[in-house]
Amino acid sequence: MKNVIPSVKGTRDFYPEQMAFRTWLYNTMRQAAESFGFQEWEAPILESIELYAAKSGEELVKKQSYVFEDRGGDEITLRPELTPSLARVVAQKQNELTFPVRWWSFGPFWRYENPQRGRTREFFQWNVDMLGVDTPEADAELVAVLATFLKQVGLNPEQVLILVNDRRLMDRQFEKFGIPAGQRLEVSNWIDRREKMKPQEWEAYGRDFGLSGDQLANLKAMLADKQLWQESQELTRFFAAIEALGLSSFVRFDPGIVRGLLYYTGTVFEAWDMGGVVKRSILGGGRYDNLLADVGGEPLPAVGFAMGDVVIELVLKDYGLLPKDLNVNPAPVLVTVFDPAQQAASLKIAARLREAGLNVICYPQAVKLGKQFKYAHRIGARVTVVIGPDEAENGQAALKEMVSGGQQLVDQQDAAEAIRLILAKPGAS
RNA sequence: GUGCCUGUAGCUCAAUGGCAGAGCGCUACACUGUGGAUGUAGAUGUUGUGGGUUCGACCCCCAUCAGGCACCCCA
Repeated sequence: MKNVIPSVKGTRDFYPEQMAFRTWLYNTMRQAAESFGFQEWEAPILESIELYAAKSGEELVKKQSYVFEDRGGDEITLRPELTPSLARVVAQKQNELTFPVRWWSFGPFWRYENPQRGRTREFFQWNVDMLGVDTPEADAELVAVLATFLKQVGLNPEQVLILVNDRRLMDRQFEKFGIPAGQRLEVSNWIDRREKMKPQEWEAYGRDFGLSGDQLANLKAMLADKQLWQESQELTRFFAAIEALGLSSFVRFDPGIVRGLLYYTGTVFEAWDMGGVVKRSILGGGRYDNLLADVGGEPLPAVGFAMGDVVIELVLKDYGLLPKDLNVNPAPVLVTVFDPAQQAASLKIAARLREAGLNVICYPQAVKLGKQFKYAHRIGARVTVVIGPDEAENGQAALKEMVSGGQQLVDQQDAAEAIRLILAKPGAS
């Protein structure tokens, strides 16, 4: 492995095995989203930096974004998240689209971070959004898409829970406790960190930026109050919808969920690995009713979430839920080339089989048959075809079923049907 | 951006500062019309990279790159 130019830090190469997993993930996401009538869409990977400047949060824009100057001198960003692009795309055709818009997407994103387990610089993200409604029922539907996906991949509520809160409710609480608007971001960050610090340090940190003893006590009581959602009309309707959708076991109120992104205005939620090793937020989302106006559109309410491929793969791995039957075999049929004299006959039968709808590899070199059979075995071919001098003379082909080792002679014109019968037997695809 | 740990054959890992190894995998042959099993033989490496210390460095020191862990932040 000398002199191989290394890949860019924090990127992953998707060999066919990894690609098969990614495709499986993609198909599972598609299934969940489409079962709720969401449509697939995609945005450019390159965006201008201004798109994020407004609302994405300083950390994300200034420290974690890939920004470079293109040959024309424009500042270009590799997109660190999708929501601002979505806002732009919708704002551009705001008078043409049929609302509520329900869209989903799966593609690559970039953040300049220190790579480690569960975190890379290039990652893939599933985004699901609904724009044009501001009802708690819409919020519940987004959470339902998510819960459907989690169920589909085999996760249960003991393993992964969706924790929900509402910034409007929090703001009313902060108001009640006499916390000024200018301090609320800091208080949110403080709440976000309570699991990561020792209780005394956490309290001291709260006092440091100006929380009074009363405020501290009130906030602590608030964080322990699992019934607080009942004081929120929105959350009351939200949980009624979740109940009606039959998803109560997957969804729970948690006053500690605040989320870092600035653009969230109402409901916020995160899915958490509750039982496993990961013990972290595996995705996040919420309501962002002001974002369209912020990128220059007419005001439009919206709700959505995003899930990264890296963390969900880790969680599935931890719970032994990685799909085991992913098909990475390039083709179920391999046609051997007996010797140079039979080259044309082999290519012909391969073409004929493909015409009949089969996926077929014809070995590209007339090497020893043993080597070709070994190759067939390794790539997982289920049927190997041989046309030697004897078969060629009689217009026949020898079909070997790799699993059983059995072999049969058939007329070349009947080969496709005979192969089809073999492949129809139970076993690996 | 910060701190700590790690880097040896394709993979998993050994090797007190004194000739760089094992298992698995790989290649060939036994098997000149057939894969898996078995046996025999073989090839594997600038010890991540670049410097330094030393008679001598996989081992000690410095730098750098990459991975992991913890911050930060988040998917």
